[in-house]
Amino acid sequence: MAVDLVILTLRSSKLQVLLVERGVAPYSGLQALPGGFLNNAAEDIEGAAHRELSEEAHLDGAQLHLEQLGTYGKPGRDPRGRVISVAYLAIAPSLPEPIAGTDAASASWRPVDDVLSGGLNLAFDHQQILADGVERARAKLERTALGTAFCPEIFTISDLQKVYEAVWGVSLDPRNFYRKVQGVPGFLVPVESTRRTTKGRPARLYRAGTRAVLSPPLTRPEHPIPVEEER
Amino acid sequence: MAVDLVILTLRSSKLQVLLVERGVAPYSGLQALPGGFLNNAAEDIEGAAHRELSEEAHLDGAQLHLEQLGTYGKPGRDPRGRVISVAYLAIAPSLPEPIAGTDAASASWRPVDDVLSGGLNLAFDHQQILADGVERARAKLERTALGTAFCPEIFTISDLQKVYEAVWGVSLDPRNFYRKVQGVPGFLVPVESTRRTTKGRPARLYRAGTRAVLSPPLTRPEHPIPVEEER
DNA sequence: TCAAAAGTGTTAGTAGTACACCCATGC
DNA sequence: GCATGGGTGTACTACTAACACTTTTGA
Repeated sequence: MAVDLVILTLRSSKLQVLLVERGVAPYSGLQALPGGFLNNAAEDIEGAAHRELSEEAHLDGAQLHLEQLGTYGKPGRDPRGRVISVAYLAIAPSLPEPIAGTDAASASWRPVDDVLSGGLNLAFDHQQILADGVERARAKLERTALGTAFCPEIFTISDLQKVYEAVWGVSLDPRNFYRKVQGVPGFLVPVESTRRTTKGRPARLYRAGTRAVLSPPLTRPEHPIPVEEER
Repeated sequence: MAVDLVILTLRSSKLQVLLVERGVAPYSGLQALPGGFLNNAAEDIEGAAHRELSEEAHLDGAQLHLEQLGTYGKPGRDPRGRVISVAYLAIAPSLPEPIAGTDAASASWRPVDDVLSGGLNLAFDHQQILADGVERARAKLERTALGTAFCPEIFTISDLQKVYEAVWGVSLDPRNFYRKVQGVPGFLVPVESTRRTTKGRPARLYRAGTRAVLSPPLTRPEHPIPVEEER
């Protein structure tokens, strides 16, 4: 039994994922998702995910979003033998500095687009796990407040808009986005009498509200869906 | 390692789940989700789900919807020791006869509402797994063609409407529902020059189309209207 | 003929989009 | 002042909900 982590964040307005370079066989030298085996037969699976998050990424799970993504257990996915891996999706707020820690030398943020477009091969079935994680994040942005997990505690509406644009890979009208998110009660909580130094007019600041499910949902612009012809 | 199955179907216009009575400790005599341990270290997890589906419910997975729901591995969830269970959600079309098979004596369909409202205690954490499965089904009806998995190969639009009403627990306007589903290209494929004996005017028949993702989605009413008592 | 269910037309209210415009700041 | 991003108003369009109405069958 193992756990693997898809840790997503926003850096330079791009959706990025944390990868580590494998130092041992199999797939030594290849990039992989952070993860590892359960410590012992009694370790809680989600506890193991938190432990790996801390060990490999030096992220404490306090205010970090962490959810189970799925379980990958096809025989043959690990050449060492039967390994069943429970994958978790973690969302981290933008952090100023790159991850520094024990495995720091081998850990790096990579733009998700670069990885998924095939420019970088991942070990095991990690490419698939990453794709599933990104799709989960895309879908959950529509109906839940997951977007705020990408933001620091205090943020502006345009910060949040950058999250949506990066994850969905679209560009949105800032004025309509502004009203849309404000129109969801409990999504954003204004932080009174505060602002931030920027270029133009200062923006109001917000904290994430308690509302977990967004209604009405924020719909992503419709991407072309090929209608398969009936056979 | 084990697999558990949430098998949902529509019977008497109600959403029902297949339960089995446990014959052995722990929780002997209680109702539980069908499931069991992996046969050996090399058995594929989804393969094991198919095997249990066949053994315990006598449903062949040919045209049956089956998807992974999640993995439940909290220490202590099984008094026998550490058991990690991968739960699957299966959707079965309405079957005329109750399940008949090796465990037939102990297997029965139960209305989901009765089980979730607490009238019936399930073994292990199966109540939670069932709740997660139902919520997954509810959500997927909005954006995917999952509803057709509840229907036989050939069905009418009002058959499909009954699925939505039962799963969501609402009542829908048949005329608007009719146009809504017809307006999704690739969702339904008309079966030409066929009809069915009923009470009123015969209905056109349809097969499920190849379109897996519905756009626009069918949105469930935000404030559920209590279903009027029928029959 | 009537009852029942299928299917169509129409309309009012509402949500989403596009975009013109004003506001508050740094330089 | 001007540039830049924040925030507001508004018209237009598309979708939805509600419901009157017509069609096609069995009895």
